[in-house]
Amino acid sequence: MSGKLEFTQEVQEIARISKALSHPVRVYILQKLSKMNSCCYSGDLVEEIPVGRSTLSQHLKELKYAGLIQGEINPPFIKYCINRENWEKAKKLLDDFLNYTNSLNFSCIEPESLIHK
Amino acid sequence: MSGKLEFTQEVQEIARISKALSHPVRVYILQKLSKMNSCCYSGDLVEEIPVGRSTLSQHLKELKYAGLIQGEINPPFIKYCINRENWEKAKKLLDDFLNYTNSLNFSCIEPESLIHK
DNA sequence: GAAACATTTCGTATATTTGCGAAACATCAA
DNA sequence: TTGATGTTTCGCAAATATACGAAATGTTTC
Repeated sequence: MSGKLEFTQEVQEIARISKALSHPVRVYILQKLSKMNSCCYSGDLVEEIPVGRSTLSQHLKELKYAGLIQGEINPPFIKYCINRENWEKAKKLLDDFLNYTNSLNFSCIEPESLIHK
Repeated sequence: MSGKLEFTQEVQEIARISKALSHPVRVYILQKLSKMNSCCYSGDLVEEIPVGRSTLSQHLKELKYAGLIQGEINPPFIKYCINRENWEKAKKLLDDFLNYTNSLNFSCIEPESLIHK
């Protein structure tokens, strides 16, 4: 009985969502889409994001793969918008993770330690 | 005037924090530390996490570098705990990001599209 | 059908992340 | 001082992420 765990579904999901949020381009896209409650064309985004078209497309693909956005074909454009259902799920998941915290604060002294220097 | 932005401080911070949360080992550690409101020894963690000692140490290092935990030397052990101040900041940052969302939901039709297949 | 357009996929190069074991480091106990 | 213990750093290998331009895809318009 080694005691080694497998990670729970929850832990793995949090890591997966966080990974999708771990690049400025993707954060920017999500922020824009979620704030404006509307959709965006890839062409609009490439105007304002300092990255090439094909790179942007890959980031959109990752967000889509993560389930956080969805694309609607509207020829000759493709409109992207937040996937509300999954966005709400992600929100709840991270919210719970961040807020289930005992807010008492004791016994942790600022280290000044050399560890991990 | 190309219109290309630099990313705001906020966007970059969100990406940076998210990156720290983007691995199950690190999520597990943070979850444990934040829930139990106490400290943990690296040796305790290595018992339950399916990863070697040196690898665990690197993950702790990353979390420390990201400012989310801190280590207190307590010979011959090293006690790790949440860095409450930065944890609160991270919480607020992600919370705002996740919740400044217009919750109306219109014009986004489930795609069925082949894009990014 | 051909040209024009928005976007994605492919191929490739580079950088970063993840993982491990061995060795190093620091502290305590004898 | 020597050995035991807990932890980190080093050196390396393998996997993954990021970025770009060129070529391919799909659609509309002429």
